[in-house]
Formats: sequence, C-alpha cells, structure tokens
Amino acid sequence: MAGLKYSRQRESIKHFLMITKEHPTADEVYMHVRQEYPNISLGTVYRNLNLLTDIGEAIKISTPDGGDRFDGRTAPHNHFLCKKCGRLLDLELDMKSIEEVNRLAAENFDGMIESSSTLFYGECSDCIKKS
Amino acid sequence: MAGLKYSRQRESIKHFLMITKEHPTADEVYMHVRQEYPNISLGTVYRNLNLLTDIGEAIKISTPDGGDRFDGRTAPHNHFLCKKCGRLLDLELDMKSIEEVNRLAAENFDGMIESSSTLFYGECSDCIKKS
DNA sequence: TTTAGTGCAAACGATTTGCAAAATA
DNA sequence: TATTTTGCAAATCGTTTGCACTAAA
Repeated sequence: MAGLKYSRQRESIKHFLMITKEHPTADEVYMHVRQEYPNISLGTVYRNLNLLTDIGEAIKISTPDGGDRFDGRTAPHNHFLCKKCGRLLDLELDMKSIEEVNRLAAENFDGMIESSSTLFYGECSDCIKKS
Repeated sequence: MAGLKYSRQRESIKHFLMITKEHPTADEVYMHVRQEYPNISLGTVYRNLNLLTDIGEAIKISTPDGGDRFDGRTAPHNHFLCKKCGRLLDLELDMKSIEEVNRLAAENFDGMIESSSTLFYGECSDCIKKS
C-alpha cells in the first residue's frame, strides 16, 4: 500500500542535511533549498523533514529556545548548546560511553530504555575566546 | 534596579510545580492554578513559568512532540519519554554518573561544559505490561 | 493512469506582548 | 507613591493541513 516516490525537492533537502555541519531549523533548510528550487514551499520542507525523520534518515532535535532543528547524521551522537551565542554543535561520545549511560540509567528504571539523547550546556570555545 | 515582588499567583504556580510528580505543560499548570485563582490568565502562567525558569526555581523540558513541560525539581536529574503512551517520567542517575557523563563529553570537546540533560526513550513499565 | 508529492493559503496550537488596572512594597 | 504584576486580547511564531494541480511510477 505504502509507496514512496522520488522527489527532487526531498533529495535536495536530504543532501543539504548531509553536507551541512550546522543544525538548521526548518526555515533555514527552506532558505537554502530555495536557491535551487525557488518555488518550493515551506510546507513541503516541513512535510519532507518529518518524512525523513520518520524513516530514520534525519533526526529532530528539540531545544528549550525556539524551533526544532534537524540533523542528517543519524548515527547516535549528542549535542551541545552554547548558552551565549545559541549555536548548536555536535558533540561526540563514543558508542561505549553512550551505551554506558543507557546502562547506568536502566539500573534504576523499571521500563525499557532503547535510546537516549543528551544535550550539553555551557560556553563554546569561540565565546570563551571573546571574553 | 531589578526588584522582584511577591505575587500570590507565582507562589501557587511554584507550589504546584513542587508537589506534582507529573511534568505539566503550561496549560496543565493553568488548569490547576485556576482552581485556586479562577481569574488567572494563561499569559500570567507563562510569564511566571519563564521567570521561575530564569531564576533557577524551575526547569523547562523540551520534547520532540508537543509543547514544553515544566519541573519544580531543580536538582540535576534526567527524564524518560515513553514512545507508546507519551508520559514523561523522572529518571535518576546518581550525581556521580551525571558528572561522569559530562567528563566523558568534555574529553572530546573544546568549550566548557556546565551541565547536561539527557532524555531517554523507550517503553515504560505500564506499557510493557499491557502488551 | 494511478498514486504520491507540490505550492499555496488558510488554520492551528503554543507562546509572547501591549496596555490599562490592580497588587505589592 | 513608585514599581511590579495582573488580566485581557491581539499579535506572533512555528508547524500542519485541505485542496486542486503536477510529477513520478
């Protein structure tokens, strides 16, 4: 029943998510893909971002300030939010550490833990330099 | 310059956040505080939730689905979001584990890590029983 | 030619804001 | 009295949706 069809727009969105190191909001994705497809609509961007997230080809990151951000790197990893400049950066924890965190948590918990996502807060190196 | 004045409404919101074990949305806080102050407005609830968050007397939790939730427990702790029923639960990691996570992360990171918040995903014990 | 995807614009839910009135200090 | 907080309503922001049309299979 369920058929997924190719679309140029989706391909372009996916490509942008894969090459960028930023973690763009839907609107930032829209602004970028617009350069290639000037007629694309914001609705289409949202539909595709949600679709890609659903099929596991993108990740949605919620932060306490402002809208969600998207990431084309689907391997488990974590993020850092700079309290000063607001930039969202990748932050590596090796798989062992991630598993260790989940294991520690499972010890005190009744249900089943499948995954986890940690958001670190602090000051990024750029902001430290400037102060 | 900056003066903070007492307000009955803020006190009531704060009290509710401290006694509840749920992690209410702004609207849920509103519904509850309304029982004591029927004329309180949703705007006032939001203003106070943000104020409490800013002065460190509450925590704002962002999840990928729906609006932010609030927590009166300000000591560092983490959360679990059930993929089936959507409930948000407290999840204890002892302080040592939390510090260990931050230390592991700092090893591969250039900036300064002050804190972290982990959101675990999976299935809660209630949902496991039912299936 | 059937089904999925698009652009557009309107609708939506969550949150914020301007303002005159009320509460606090 | 001076300043903060409130209630209300309108405004804003991020996101979703209905629909007629276009692109892909």
